[in-house]
Amino acid sequence: MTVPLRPVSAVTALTEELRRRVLSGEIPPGTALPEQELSAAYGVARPTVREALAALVHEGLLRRERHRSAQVAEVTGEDLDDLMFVRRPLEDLMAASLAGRRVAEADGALERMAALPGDAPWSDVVAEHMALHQALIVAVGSPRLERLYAALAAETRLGLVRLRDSYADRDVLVAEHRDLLDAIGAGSQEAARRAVAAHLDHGWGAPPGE
Amino acid sequence: MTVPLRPVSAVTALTEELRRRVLSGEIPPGTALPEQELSAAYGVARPTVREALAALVHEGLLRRERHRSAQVAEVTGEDLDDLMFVRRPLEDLMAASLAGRRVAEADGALERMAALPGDAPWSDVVAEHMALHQALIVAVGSPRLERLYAALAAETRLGLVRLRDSYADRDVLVAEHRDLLDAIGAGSQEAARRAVAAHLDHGWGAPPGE
DNA sequence: ATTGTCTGGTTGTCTGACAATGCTTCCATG
DNA sequence: CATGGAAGCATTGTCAGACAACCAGACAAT
Repeated sequence: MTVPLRPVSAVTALTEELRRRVLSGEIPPGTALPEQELSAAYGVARPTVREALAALVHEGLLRRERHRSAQVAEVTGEDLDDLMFVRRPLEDLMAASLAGRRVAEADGALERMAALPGDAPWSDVVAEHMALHQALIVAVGSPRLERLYAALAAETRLGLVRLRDSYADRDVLVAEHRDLLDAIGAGSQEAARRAVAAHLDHGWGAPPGE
Repeated sequence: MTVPLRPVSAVTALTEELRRRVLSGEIPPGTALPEQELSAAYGVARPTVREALAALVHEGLLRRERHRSAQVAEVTGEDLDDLMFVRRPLEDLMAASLAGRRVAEADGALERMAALPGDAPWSDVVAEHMALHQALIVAVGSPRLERLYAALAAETRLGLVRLRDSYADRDVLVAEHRDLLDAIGAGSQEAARRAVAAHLDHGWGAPPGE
């Protein structure tokens, strides 16, 4: 049952594959991932597995305790609140830095998101959403901002996957981001800040059922 | 020439030891760190070394390219500017969250820093400085803010080590942080913000010679 | 002087193994 | 029957040794 892996290196290949499977929901939160099992399943050595797991733990996608198998992280409401808490200042910084600019890649991602067929899987929507934010962050040109954002991106994405309900249809999501890009493009830090706040507040901070 | 290592695990022990040696300046920037050499020097297996190196690369203390030895990172003026650029919003967030509180651990670190003998090595001053900031961040109680800050801490510290010159004596450093703690304690976000700005601006942003 | 090749050194990955530790299960006992 | 403890099992942490892939610099040929 060995699944062959081509890309750059065995470690990055395995890392990407596991990340994909976790983010797509194929491997649900709480699932244990024993090193031996992965080693056998993907036909790579255990050290390789360990390295890949370490990378994902670093991203916040997995959690690991000594002498226990790595587990897919459970993202609680508390975690989402905390995530929003730290993301806001970073997004504000981004918006302020980009004031007056239009980022072509971000516009492209937004268009692609809007153009997705109505029955497209939610994970596709999430993927374009992440691409949009990623493009904005990269446009700022700060390597460290990129690093910080990357450290939160996976977890954010994991959380967003199970927020599917609060965005009954994705038009809201598209509209929110159009506002954000417009606000940034217009150079209004105030408007951009408001757009960021609206986006981050959506669903997360609200008590269940709201 | 095997140097024995006690702590928790071999990996964390080696990680801490290397971090200490890099931050103390014992291993200067640009130095290559071949895995074999470290393996032999510390009497641990190469996989253990690789894991430790990966952790330090993640912290920004080392840089690594494929098939090249890990190198101690060179921190340029540009890097310091970038570091300040992302640290400011995080510090602001911290100050705002702590408004009106006094953090005992931070006060303690400040006192210890002030009480250091005049001829104490600069690295000791830096250590207390980092402890102070760390205490503040922890007091906020946001796991993710802690994570983000940790991702920048090592690099910050590395940069601070070579800023020794711009702080001819450490009284300035002590005074700046006393202002910061007072401003937070007084609950004035404005004052805290100003204190953060003053601290971060000190030396970093200025062109060489200033 | 430029280009191509070769060689040494280093990393990427594998196999195989053993010790340390945590969890589980089962038995003996109250 | 319930409870406590001990043995056993599963899994990780670490090690040793090995080979292939690959980069860099030196050297030779044009």
